[in-house]
Amino acid sequence: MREVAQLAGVAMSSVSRVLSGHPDVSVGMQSRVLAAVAELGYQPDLLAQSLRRQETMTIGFAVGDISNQLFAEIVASAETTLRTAGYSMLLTNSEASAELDAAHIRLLAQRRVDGIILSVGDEQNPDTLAALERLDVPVVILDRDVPMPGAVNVFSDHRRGMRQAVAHLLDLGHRDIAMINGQTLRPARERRAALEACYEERGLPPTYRFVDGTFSVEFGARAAGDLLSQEHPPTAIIAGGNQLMLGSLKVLRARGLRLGRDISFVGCDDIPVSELYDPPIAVVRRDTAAMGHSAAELMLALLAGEPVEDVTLPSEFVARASCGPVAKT
Amino acid sequence: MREVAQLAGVAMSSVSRVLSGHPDVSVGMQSRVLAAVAELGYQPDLLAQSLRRQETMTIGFAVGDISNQLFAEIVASAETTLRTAGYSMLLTNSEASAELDAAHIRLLAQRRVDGIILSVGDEQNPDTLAALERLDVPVVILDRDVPMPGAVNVFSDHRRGMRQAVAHLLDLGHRDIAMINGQTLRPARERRAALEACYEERGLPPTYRFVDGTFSVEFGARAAGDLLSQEHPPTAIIAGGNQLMLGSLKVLRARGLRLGRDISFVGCDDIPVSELYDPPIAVVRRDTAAMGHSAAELMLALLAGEPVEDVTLPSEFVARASCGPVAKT
DNA sequence: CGGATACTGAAAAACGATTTCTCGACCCGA
DNA sequence: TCGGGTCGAGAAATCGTTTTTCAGTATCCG
Repeated sequence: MREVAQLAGVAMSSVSRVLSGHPDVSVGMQSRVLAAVAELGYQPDLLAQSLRRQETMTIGFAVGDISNQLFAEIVASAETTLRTAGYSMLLTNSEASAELDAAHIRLLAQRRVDGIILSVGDEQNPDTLAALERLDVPVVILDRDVPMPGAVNVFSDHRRGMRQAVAHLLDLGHRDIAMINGQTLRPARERRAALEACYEERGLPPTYRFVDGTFSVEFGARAAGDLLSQEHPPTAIIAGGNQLMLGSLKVLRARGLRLGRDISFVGCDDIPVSELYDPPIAVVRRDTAAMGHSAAELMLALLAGEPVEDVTLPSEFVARASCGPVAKT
Repeated sequence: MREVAQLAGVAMSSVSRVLSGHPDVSVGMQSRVLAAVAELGYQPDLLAQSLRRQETMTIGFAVGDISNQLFAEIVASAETTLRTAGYSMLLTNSEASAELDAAHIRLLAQRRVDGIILSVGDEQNPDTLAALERLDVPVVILDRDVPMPGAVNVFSDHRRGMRQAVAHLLDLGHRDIAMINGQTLRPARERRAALEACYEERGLPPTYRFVDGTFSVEFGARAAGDLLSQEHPPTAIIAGGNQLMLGSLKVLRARGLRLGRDISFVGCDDIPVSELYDPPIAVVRRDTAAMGHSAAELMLALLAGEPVEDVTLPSEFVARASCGPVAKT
């Protein structure tokens, strides 16, 4: 910057004024400075700028597993929105470990990010909560019930889509429905609640079952295997999450079961395989781009000091041939 | 930091020494400082640290499309390796735009990242090359032929896997093989070269064809559609990339073609759908985790000033039922 | 011509750390 | 007891910018 000032024959303060759009600059000086900047290819050091301005123009994004299609799409969409507004994104991947969640929140704070968007792997972890508590920057939480006062939430309305899904199965005559879920997180709770509500509304006895474990392909496979090996396997399986869906499908396929005929199946998240599977798989779909975009928009609003409210985005059931009438025994 | 120094009754420089492991610290002072740090919950400002130390402990990762499964896995793996070494990752998503590529490189430079890992969408774009030229930090390039002197590369050996694939198809009697590719980038060139080499080695006339466009689901669908609508459609299609594969599959499926019987098909990248499709899809597979890990390791070595060489990771053909003997006409 | 207005320069004080320099205290051997 | 070496810690400079303050010049207006 000193060189620029020298070349343009002005004071450093003037260079700063020109570059940061201060009103008191004459066109003459402006052009001289800009010419010098262009000639030297000068680019202000964002680090020094951040230190002085006390804002980094950086948003931390702490995600559970970026290699999960769902998160990848959310991140992509959020990054676009943030970048358009001049922010960069610092990404941390916790590999579904609660300890890393907390460590990452602290790390992001230490890096003085202007805000944090996160999706934790454990809603109650005291360490994570403590780390969040100490934060003095805006926080947007993705689809989790984290007891944190200041945070703003982007929820998915899992219930709506899941109720449609269960209603569809009930209409097809299914009564013995099994739902596979991962950790006890908001999405899982919502899905369970939707299933229970559907039975109750119709005055049906609770002849469903739940299998809970982790949101992983492996557990999806194991859970599906266990269900099928029971004396009375369910007539329909709902996999709560795309990883669980992938795992379940492997097993269903290995056993030679034809979906929609031998057993009905509903997945979550409309990933490529859902549409391309034979038969196509009915899923509860949500708009990942909207989730990322909303999270970013909320963050920007918080940073601008605007009043904001939690956002709830819809989900919808996409009926496909993987659901069929219950097989007559 | 001043408060810590005050509470501990020492100078700020002593606090710094304790915290950054300087040898000249007495145990008495150390314990007093640490006690003060703990009491105040003090965490050094990484921003100020970066400014002074002239290193940010941050690596920029400029990727084409993070929502592409391939990149998502690479990023996840690289992030883990970098984080373990104490680095954070600044992620930019160029949405396959060459202009954004260049802008992002400049942005990362301005943020004073310690190094950049990137996968550009255009190997020759002069703006991008100019931006790279000006960089004075280590650069690791993912599977691209970018004419940049100092950069270190992580290549995929697409040829090996593709030659196996083509050999497999030729063995099955296919002669009219069509290959769909995206932009002219290293992976596409390698795949083409492998195909040509296979024919030539066997002394076969070049009865293959290439269709080039963009690496997108849409183009994959369009290209496959065009091929099938021709008077003499190919007896086998190779899709060069997972997005192209997804697009092609949609069309093949819509036309009711049974893979491995009516037409043979080879995809790229072993994404979930390949294994779960009916029939399972033969693919040229590569180890995404290894790619991300290698890129990160190379970066760390460069940062440590160690001598490094380009890395080439293998690919392999996974034969599956989507390839069958050529249909007798 | 007086005074308001607009611009610019120079200098200094941040921002929050690290690092160099310097100096005092202490120990040891002669 | 003194010189030299080591150890430990404070003071001050530094990283690259922004911001503030103040002063000063030039221009403009009536």
